Amino acid sequence: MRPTVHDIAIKAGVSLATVDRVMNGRPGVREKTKAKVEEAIRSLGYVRDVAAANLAKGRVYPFTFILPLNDNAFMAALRASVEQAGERGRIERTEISIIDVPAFDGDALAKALIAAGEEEPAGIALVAVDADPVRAAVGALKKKGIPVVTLVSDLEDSGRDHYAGVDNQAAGRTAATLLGRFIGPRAGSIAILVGSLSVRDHQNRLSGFSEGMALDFPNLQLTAPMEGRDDAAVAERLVEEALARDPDIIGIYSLGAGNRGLIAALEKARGNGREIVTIAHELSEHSRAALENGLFDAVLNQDAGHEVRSAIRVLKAEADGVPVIAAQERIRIDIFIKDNLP
Amino acid sequence: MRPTVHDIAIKAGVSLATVDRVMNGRPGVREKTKAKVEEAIRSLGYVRDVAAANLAKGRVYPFTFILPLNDNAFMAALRASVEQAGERGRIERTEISIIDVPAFDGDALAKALIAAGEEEPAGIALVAVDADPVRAAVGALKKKGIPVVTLVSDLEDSGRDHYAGVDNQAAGRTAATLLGRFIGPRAGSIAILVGSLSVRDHQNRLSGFSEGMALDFPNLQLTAPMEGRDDAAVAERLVEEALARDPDIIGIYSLGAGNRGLIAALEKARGNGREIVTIAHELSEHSRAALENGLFDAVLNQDAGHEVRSAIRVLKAEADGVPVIAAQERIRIDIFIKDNLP
DNA sequence: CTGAAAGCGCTTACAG
DNA sequence: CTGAAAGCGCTTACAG
Repeated sequence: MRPTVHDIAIKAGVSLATVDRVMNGRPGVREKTKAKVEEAIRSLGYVRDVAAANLAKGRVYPFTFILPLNDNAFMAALRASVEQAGERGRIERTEISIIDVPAFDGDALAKALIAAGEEEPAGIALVAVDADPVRAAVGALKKKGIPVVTLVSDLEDSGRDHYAGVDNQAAGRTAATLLGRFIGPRAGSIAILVGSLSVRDHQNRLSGFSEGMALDFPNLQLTAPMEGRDDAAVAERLVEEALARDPDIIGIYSLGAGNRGLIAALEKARGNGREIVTIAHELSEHSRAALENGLFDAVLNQDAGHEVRSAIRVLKAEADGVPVIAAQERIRIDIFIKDNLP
Repeated sequence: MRPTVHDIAIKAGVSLATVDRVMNGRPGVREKTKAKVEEAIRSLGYVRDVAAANLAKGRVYPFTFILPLNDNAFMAALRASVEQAGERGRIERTEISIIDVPAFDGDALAKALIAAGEEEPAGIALVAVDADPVRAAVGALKKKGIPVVTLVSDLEDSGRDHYAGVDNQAAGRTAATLLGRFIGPRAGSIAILVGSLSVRDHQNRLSGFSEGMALDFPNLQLTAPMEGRDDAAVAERLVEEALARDPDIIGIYSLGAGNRGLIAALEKARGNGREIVTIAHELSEHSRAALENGLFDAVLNQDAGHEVRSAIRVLKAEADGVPVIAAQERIRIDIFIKDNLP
């Protein structure tokens, strides 16, 4: 059998309590005693049973997730993942509460952050809006010693401990390469549909996309980005107008949400005999159907479940003061085409 | 606080032992008592703490992984994942041993399976070779009541409990779509490099690819598949010869291992001013470099770590006689291009 | 600075 | 058919 705290205590000639003190770096142990225990741990090749430790601790981690009240499939999936994590909380000793805020509203988010901090949770996760009041609120939380993780959309220079989301610059470049190669040698214009340029993730996707297109596909002209507010109705109208206005459009990159509206516009275009190479974000019931019927050519995706679980792991590590293995927390940019749908 | 077994015992007016019997479906409980306990569980919204249960059980699951002695990066990664899982074993109460067998050798694999079964492990995972002796050996294991999971490569009609790997037919179709669209309207030939047609995963990729190409890209002709035995030297020679023989080759699909050899051949071709659109499998140091320098256009990947962890979860579930949530165990086909490398 | 004892939520012989 | 008690590997007051 594997060595336990008992074995170490015996080998080192001390009590369980002392073993525990050394293992957890708690003060009040003579150097000499500490050395004995550490030697016993090493020589026995001891590895602590985290599950048993958690059980004994009985500690629970109250975490607060602040999520935008955004009516789109991705945010719904994200919310569902958080709720699911809450249900698993018993095992992982987490207690997760969700606070809703209006989407793309920096002031409301900042207020919610301050309020959440009052409760002194063990950690806070937020989908950031790129605004100074938010930065200030995060700074205040950090000053109180509360771990903060940004989720999906990051917030630079805010002092947040970690960002649980994809590299959106890279996502934009990925979209550029796929769109450019799928279109091939033809010349034409590309329409760009964003959600809002007030969030970092959309800004970054746009910049990565523009960069990639300029570099590799001089045959394709980018048109000015349209802001769809991640709203299906707005998106539909904007895309329809753009297609009507500009007959040169042969490709669309939709980097935000509101896929339903985009799909409706593409269907109408197809009805008029016009096929547009299209790349969108986030796999959902709708985007999956669009891939299957050829309205979308590729969908870039971030796994909401992974992001939420990563955020929780990091918050827990921060709360425990143990280091985070960054490489392990990297979130991948999934590419889906009609053939590799999960 | 959340309800525990104690709360249930009190509410139902029984002892802990009886609660445990009902919860775990063990015999020897009067129907009436059982009903009382179940009612208490329901009304209290009880969810068992699996970690505590495992701790109390003290049960360990001895699992055997049978892996091919194959000198390629993917198999190395798979092996590393299994070893890593073994190290985490303390927490998850698993004890994993690895048995090596020669690659692509059905008889050796069958023998290893029989031998592994003698040890009466709690479960066995194998990278299957499509051969009747293997099928028979798996059948014998199942007769002994040992859970069996195929890993990476499946074995139909063998009675295995589960397959932890990607849908390779879909992977082949994915490769076809990407290759065809990247090449565009040009006409030409496509070379196919397989590892061995004695393994199901390679068979399936080939069939999915052929199907996809035939359907969507009549401008592209497939040449006869070359068997590289997942060996870099063999692969290099085969590809070089094919390129020399057939000047019409404008694309390559490499569906097995041996990427180093393929890369060497492509480099030589590039030296001769010949650029070949190439899709390969499995992300490694080499394939990553090839994506970055444009020798590869896309790499399809299966996450070895996911597969191993899934296999273990399933084996454990089978050993415990609890159901597996199939959807949760689906392994994704990752698509990597130069821009979304992790 | 150190230790004896109780307890986290479960399971398992053992006894009846 | 049912229960009292000990124990899994750890942590935590409390006492000294």
